[in-house]
Amino acid sequence: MSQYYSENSFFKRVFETVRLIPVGKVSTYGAIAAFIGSPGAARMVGWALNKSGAQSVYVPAHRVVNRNGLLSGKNHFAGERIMQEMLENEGVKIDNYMVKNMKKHFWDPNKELK
DNA sequence: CGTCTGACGCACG
DNA sequence: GCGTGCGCCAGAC
Repeated sequence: MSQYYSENSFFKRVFETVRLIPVGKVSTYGAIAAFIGSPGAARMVGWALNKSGAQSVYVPAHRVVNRNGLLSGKNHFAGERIMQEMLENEGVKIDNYMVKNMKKHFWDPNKELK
């Protein structure tokens, strides 16, 4: 997995992993934390995404949801509905801020990347 | 260096 | 199945 990182800081790794999430797919905070070598640091992933907007590169933070498929980060976008709308525009069905078919849309870096 | 802070996750009741 | 409590750990101060 180190081949995917240009830098080793925790934040950078979060950003770079999130950028690998394909359009129409979503991942979870826990899965990303585990992938970058800090299982249990799911909260840090969310915190890192808070600063994702300040990054020079685009970070699709809207494709990261919690393990239930809930758009727990919606309040951190310009508007509460922005996150849901962006996902729906990418083909992800959302119902009341919840990804409808997580099994179908879930993208696990631990399995997809090697 | 001690504390506080979370866009989380899990264990429990 | 839902609410509550707590451990998690990198970074800001």
